Amino acid sequence: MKRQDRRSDCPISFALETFGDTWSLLVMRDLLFTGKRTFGDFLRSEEGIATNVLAARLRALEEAGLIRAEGEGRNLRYGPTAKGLDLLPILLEMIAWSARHDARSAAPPAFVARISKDRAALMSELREQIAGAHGPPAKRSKSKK
Amino acid sequence: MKRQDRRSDCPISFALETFGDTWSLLVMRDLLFTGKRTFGDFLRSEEGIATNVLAARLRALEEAGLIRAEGEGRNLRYGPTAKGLDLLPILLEMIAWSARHDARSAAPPAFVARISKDRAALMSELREQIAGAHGPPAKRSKSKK
DNA sequence: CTGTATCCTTAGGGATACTG
DNA sequence: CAGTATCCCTAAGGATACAG
Repeated sequence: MKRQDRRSDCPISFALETFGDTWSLLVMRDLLFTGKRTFGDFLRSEEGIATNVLAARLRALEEAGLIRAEGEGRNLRYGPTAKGLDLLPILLEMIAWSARHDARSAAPPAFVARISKDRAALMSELREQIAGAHGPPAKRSKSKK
Repeated sequence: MKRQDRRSDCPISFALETFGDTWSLLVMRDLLFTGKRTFGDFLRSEEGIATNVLAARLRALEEAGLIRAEGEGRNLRYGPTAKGLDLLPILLEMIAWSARHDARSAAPPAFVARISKDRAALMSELREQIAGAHGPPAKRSKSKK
């Protein structure tokens, strides 16, 4: 979609056109919840994305202004922009929804509870945690996926 | 996806597999925000969905337990189930995100403001409004898309 | 009006080999 | 490790004609 052939000015439609594909939100999840920062990190995610697909996705996310690359060569690291960070509420609601409607959901109940009952504090904790994700690759922290 | 070849137990992934395609959330939007209830209503939406695609989507949404069909023949009407109604918070956050990051967003500012500042009341208003959507087809109410 | 039935096209995605 | 480069393939989506 070439940015000018939008289907409509509907905000839902815009959101879908920006990150409504198979992989974007999974990469953002890795970025926002699991502290993953490198190409290899994303590649090793449970769902198994192909290298070319991942590369394409990272490029698209960067063009959309959701992520930013820093460093170069083997030191390249990806991080969320403010715009990408703003996806947090959407992702949280998706987690809450799945926790409620999917028996197999892997979301920690305590975490899920906080989404509705302790929203503000949870959000700032997460933002802090994300900002501090600068250790060596594959840092797991006590993230929840 | 045949319900058993899930990519993972990640809640984000589950959500995407359930309604992460091009059309599902747009149909749910019509259902939850604009009071549309009939095949023709959805068909006339701004984005222009094809009849076969719409039919397939409605079937999938029904299988996923997000919508329910009532009546028969020309009197057929679709409505959200509780599970579908629960998508409301996700859609609201998507609206808020687009309002913030898309200059062309058509979301009414007053509505957007309420998403963060008057969430509870907004939600129950919407739920009421949705429950009451039983007039003749193409009822527009004072919805926002 | 509410869909089915076809046909066709294409973007998105998978597998794999390879490179600096 | 961080990607490119290919090749291939299929599910998803468009267009349109038709049916109860």
